[in-house]
Amino acid sequence: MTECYIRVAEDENEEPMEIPSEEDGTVLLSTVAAQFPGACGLRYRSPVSQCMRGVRLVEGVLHAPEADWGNLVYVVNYPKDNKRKMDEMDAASAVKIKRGIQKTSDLIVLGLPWKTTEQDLKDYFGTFGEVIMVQVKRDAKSGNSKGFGFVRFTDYETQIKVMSQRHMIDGRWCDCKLPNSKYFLEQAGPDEPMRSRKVFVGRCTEDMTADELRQFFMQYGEVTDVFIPKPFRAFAFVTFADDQVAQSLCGEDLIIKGTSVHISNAEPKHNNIHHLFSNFPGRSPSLAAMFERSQYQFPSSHV
DNA sequence: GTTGAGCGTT
Repeated sequence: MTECYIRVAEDENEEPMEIPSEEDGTVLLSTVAAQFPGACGLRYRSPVSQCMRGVRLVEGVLHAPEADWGNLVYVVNYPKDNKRKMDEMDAASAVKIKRGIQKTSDLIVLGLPWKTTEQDLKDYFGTFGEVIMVQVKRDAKSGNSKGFGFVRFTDYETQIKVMSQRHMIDGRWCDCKLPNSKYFLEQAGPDEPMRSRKVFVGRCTEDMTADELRQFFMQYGEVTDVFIPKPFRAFAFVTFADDQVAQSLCGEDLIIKGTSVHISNAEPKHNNIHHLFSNFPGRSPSLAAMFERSQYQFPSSHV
């Protein structure tokens, strides 16, 4: 497939605008958003079913529904459709709902034999349910396993099952637990006071560009800034137009280019941690200590 | 080329 123009409109009855595809026939969401600011996807009316159909979107790249885009008019999707419903509830309820869906998170796998590979993990954990990510942590220099890794499942039920038992992997008993990073802030409670529009993206890889991060996070809402520290420090900051979008992502593990990144609250720039937490009586003082500890791990003067 | 509680960079 070669470069072409596809017809896109705000509404089925509006006059369409032609926007260019890439050389491989895909269309970048950013190209759509350049003409339709805030767009988060495309849909079209299927000539067969007469129903509206969504266009496949993978990490900021829109894929033609058939061999090519054809002569159809594609209609722009906006996150506002969801936001209207979101407006009726506060961030606290949003968090509850998010938890109600029971999203999966990465699990740390402790006690792996030195010889165990990612393929071994995939084979083993695949017997419990669909696996979407496995990692064996290795010494960068020697390539030797550090004896632990991570796994992520599609279904929360699978995650629960896996966490509830010990695992015999290549001749050793291993444990699967929620990693410690999960205990930072996102477990503080449903009334999380931080309502920043900016999120901290941990565990970034060096090959992730600001543009790619923007492409990726656009699916959740309008992105107003992406900051990547130089030299490479394995994290980034992403700022959204809407704080509710930012907050809804906090605590999640998202997979970008096959790598699991961790989203958490961005810390205020000129932080006075104890002042921040003092506004919320009843909260454990240890929370500020945890906050400081994480800050020590990721020293940052940004925000 | 070793090891065995932990906590995720290339």
